[in-house]
Amino acid sequence: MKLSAGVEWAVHCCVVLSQAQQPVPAARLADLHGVSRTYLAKHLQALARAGIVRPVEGRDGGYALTRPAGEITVLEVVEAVEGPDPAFRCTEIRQQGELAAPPEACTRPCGVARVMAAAEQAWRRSLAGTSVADLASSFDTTAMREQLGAG
Amino acid sequence: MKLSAGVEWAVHCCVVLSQAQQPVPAARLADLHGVSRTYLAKHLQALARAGIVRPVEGRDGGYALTRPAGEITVLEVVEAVEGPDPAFRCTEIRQQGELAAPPEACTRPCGVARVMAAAEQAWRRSLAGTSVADLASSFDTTAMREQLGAG
DNA sequence: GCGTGCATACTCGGATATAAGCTGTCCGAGTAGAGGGGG
DNA sequence: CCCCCTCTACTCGGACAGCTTATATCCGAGTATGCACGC
Repeated sequence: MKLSAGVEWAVHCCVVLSQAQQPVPAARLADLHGVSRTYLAKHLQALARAGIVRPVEGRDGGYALTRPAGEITVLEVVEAVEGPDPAFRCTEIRQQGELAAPPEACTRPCGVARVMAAAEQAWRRSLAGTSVADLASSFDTTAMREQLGAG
Repeated sequence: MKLSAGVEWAVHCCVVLSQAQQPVPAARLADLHGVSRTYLAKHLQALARAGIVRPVEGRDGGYALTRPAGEITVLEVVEAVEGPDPAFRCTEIRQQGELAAPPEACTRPCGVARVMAAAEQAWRRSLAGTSVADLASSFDTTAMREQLGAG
């Protein structure tokens, strides 16, 4: 199991955007964090498709949050970047090979899939318990606003 | 985020091994589940390195569980295949770029990393709550033992 | 009849190709803003 | 002095390479079994 590095970038960007009063360009967000401009742009597009940020076109444009930071959970950001597909995908090997189970015995999901789904549910629940605003409180937001204003 | 397909194979194999009274060859485990023989062998080697199964060499050899199935958690199997590394790896971007935090402010882990680690902890805790024996009870173990005996 | 040695067939184990997905990059389409000209 | 037009520079957006990782495979090293032989 491996999470994309873009997840970390996206979460940090949302924290910065929560402190901004004007749209912030993607290139500026990249410079603020010292990461690739073009690649970050890709992930910001994913956030826009998920409805978490809103692209503002034209001069003085950039990205802005669509909702108050307190209403955006970390889970939403992670799913926007990683995709909504569950990490574990059951390939129904219980119905394959020599000890294949008959179809009538497979009305319920495979036991393995149930355990994995439950674990992923716990993971999601934990991520959903923290909002972007909660995260922002653990950073030096004063310095952030200074940098954003000076930009 | 994406889990390796080998995780599903490994868990199913552990369930089968919990019902076997003799070592089961890797090729037979593959045929029982209808998956690639050589690739499954790779994952079984990972299980052996993790101390979950024990390879029995020579004729009539194969793989066998090292402990009672009730003492093997699903988490152990997943970590054996996926590796012990956490899914989220903090790259400390809070210390990079224009709004880099000073080192003296980074004595504690990054807030983003803390949230991700907590979620992963919840995921692990859930997986650790189910043993291979628990999983076996949701399968038709009678059919399994017949197939293993007929082998 | 029993012990020993050997041949055999079966097992695991690591080193090796192929495919997919993440990482990183580029250039084009579109738009809000600023400035100049005219009324 | 105010309004309109144009021009510019800046923004996002999707299409295009490079590289690490997962997937799948092959062949070689090692060993317990079974049999034959000798005692």
